[in-house]
Amino acid sequence: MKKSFKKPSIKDIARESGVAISTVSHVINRTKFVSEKNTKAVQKAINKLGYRPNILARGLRTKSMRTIGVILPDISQPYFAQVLRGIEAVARSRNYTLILGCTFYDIYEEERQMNTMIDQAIDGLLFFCGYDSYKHIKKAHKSNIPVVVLDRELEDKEIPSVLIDNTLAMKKAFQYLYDLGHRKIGFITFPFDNQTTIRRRYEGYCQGLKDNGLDYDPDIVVIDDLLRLDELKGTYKLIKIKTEQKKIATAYLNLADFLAIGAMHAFKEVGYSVPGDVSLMGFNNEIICEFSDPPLTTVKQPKKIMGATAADLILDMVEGKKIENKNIILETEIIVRGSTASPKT
Amino acid sequence: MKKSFKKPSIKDIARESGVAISTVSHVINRTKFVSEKNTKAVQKAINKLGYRPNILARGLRTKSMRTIGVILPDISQPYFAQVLRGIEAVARSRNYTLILGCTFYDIYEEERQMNTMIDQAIDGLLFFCGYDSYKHIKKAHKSNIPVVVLDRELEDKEIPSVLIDNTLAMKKAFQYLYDLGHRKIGFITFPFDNQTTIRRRYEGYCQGLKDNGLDYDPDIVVIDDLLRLDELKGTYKLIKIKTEQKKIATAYLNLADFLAIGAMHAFKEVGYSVPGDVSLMGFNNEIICEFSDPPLTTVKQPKKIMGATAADLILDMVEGKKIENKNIILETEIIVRGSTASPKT
DNA sequence: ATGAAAGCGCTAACAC
DNA sequence: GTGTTAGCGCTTTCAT
Repeated sequence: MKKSFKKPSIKDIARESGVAISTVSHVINRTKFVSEKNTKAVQKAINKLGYRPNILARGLRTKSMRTIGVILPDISQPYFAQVLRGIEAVARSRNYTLILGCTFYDIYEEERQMNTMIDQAIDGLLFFCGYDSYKHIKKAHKSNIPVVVLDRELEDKEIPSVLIDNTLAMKKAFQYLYDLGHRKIGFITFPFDNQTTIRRRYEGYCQGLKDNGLDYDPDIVVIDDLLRLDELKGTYKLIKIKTEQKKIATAYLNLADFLAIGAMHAFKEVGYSVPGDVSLMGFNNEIICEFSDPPLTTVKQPKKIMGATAADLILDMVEGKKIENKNIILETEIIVRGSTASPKT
Repeated sequence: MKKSFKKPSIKDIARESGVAISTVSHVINRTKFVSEKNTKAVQKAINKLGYRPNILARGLRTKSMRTIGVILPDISQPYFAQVLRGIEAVARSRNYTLILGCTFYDIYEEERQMNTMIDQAIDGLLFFCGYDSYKHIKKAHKSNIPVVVLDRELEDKEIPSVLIDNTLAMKKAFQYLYDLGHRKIGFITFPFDNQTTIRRRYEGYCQGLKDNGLDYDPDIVVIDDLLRLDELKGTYKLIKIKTEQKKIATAYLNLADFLAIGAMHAFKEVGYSVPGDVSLMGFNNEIICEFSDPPLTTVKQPKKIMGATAADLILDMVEGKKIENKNIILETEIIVRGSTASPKT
């Protein structure tokens, strides 16, 4: 016969060790001094019965479950997975549990998930919103739960955020190509409807042109929605067209690594060598950069650090620590691999 | 002056709508019939005050938080991220929340996380253990919380699991190369200490040899711990040695895609063409397969489906549904890309 | 230093 | 069909 085993409660420990419930609680939480004798008795009882505090009951009283929520568009995208890893490491080391929700760029889902998480009594929320509209973030921000926004630039500087300076990063990438000797530098990107991130990188490209006294040449700038549908095949297709038209730069900056590698495939197929005939540079330093041939020169975002920084920030907020800087900008870095070289003379 | 806003409780709704607390509860949970008049009044009050039930209090009573826990080695590995995406989609659609923990193949962490999650009152646990030792899984299984193990083969068939048949999958891959005309087929792998998954794939390779009357040739089997350290560079280094020694097969199966692409780089660098001189085949169908040059032929694991299947299984268990098959084997599929061809004659 | 007891917000058994 | 109330396991105030 199976005996249905009931988990011991604080009451059981109190009885077993012959002290009051509140004394047990104080031993567990070190919240008041308890005589050595009683402390020992309590600890013994805890071990004997295998007691573990009921977090729900505690949460009901204290209003804190020691959990933080993470909302992001799609965990299967390596970028988010990497950032999440940084978040997870910090959360775990600081003894918080992680709740995860994906939204697939659906603004309705974003709001729904946010509410679900607030219902779950999370202590803080880390938010990658799909787009720039952030009414619901404001809402969370105003409810008493701390929010940190990742990788999104919001006008309201009162809302804490962690991100990189996309404009500067792309400008530096431009300069890198320029210094290599390139004077016809193109750009491949999605259209930038409502994601500031994308627009900022484009602006970086434009500033790069300006800083070096170059003119904007629409022939070597590819802005197409096709790319969003299928980064690899889309780029492939568009570059093929460009090569047929002979409207080709000596080097291309790309909104993201995937686009750069799509372009690489296309160029190679039509007989251009990379980086011999054309240099290609990505953005993000995804895993794939090491696996293309040639490996891709790119701009590295500190993904894990971004996650860790955001997690530390939100937990500091949760724990009421003094925050000096609530809008953190992280440094990027150019990772040189084999896909860039000086142009042929 | 800021007024600290207290969230309304069920009590407030009862007062506002002029009914009893239990009536409100029944309206919310549809757990008993309530007259239309009162139902309306309650709903109105709920909307007016913006009431949301306190899940902790509910969980304290019902012992269910409608959450499932996922424990896996490392979310930054695309494989796990993809499976997790499948899990997330199902959990969300069935209205469960996800709690995530990473263990980095640390068995102590696995146990700690498991306990943390049980403390969080999860309803079910999805577990990718790092290695085969599964004492703690047994423990969870025996405590009353349902557990499903992913991608790991356990002796105890009482423990529910979702995985692929690694032996069969690799055997089919072997056959694919054999049917292409290859007779010298090599294998590149980590050592298989305590991960059944790895051993099974190796066994598939061996069975492939046997089925086709070929002898095992140690010269073309690479088993090295170096590969575990750095899949890309490790493979690269080892393949270079093999090519210097001229101990080369016409085709290689690989434990994983990363190894195959490392080999691809090495072969190309020493002047072998892929697939002209040597065919290469990976395992897993990671994102990188599309980005190598040539793109990598591989064995596809249905990663998202695996996650979704496991999530459905555990939720069926949680909800007390009848389970017909608690050990689910998923189908694999060979994805042919450019890295394999018939051998030169 | 320790204990008794209130109460967090909810569900569910029971009484009407 | 509705209301009253005990109690889930804990923290915390207030006595002692």
